[in-house]
Amino acid sequence: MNKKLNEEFFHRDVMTVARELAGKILVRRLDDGTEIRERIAETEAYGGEEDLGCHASKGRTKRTEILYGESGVIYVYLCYGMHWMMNVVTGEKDEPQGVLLRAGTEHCGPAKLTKYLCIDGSFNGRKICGNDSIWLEDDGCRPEIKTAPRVGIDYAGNYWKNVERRFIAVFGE
DNA sequence: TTAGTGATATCC
DNA sequence: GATATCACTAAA
Repeated sequence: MNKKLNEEFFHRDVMTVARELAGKILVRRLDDGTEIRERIAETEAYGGEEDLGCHASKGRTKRTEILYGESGVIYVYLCYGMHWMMNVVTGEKDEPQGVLLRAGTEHCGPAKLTKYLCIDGSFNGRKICGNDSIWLEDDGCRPEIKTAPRVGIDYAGNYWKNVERRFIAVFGE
């Protein structure tokens, strides 16, 4: 029996949540009742106003307000006019922390994941641990977790560009 | 390598 | 009001 992740899971440090989220199962129930399941293969941790790679590094704005809010809330962001990025807010209130869901095992790439799961801007601000049409499950799988530098943030400077805040789930044989 | 795309932030 | 930027993908 799979265990649905509750708010306590997300109410921890962003690095811990990002690491443990790799290998979990993202479940999406569509309006017609079909359920789509995708195991998370990669995550990235963004957090702290000192993190130049984090959207909240430039201060609190209307867009980043969600990152400062309650843990367990979904932060969806439209990039390059056509790609939805999905994050889950973690940590304490008033701390801008979020985990980017970077890839699933079947659909590598953050925008492919959201496209496959039919996630768009209407999910921004919704809870991922409530009785909504999207949630996360733990099926007891404990893959090996590897770390690597984050990608796509060249603008953040050498330090933040190279810091290892990316987590990759490796499934052994 | 380059085009495509639109919300957001930051400047007038 | 205008412009610059961006946690990407697909096609070449």
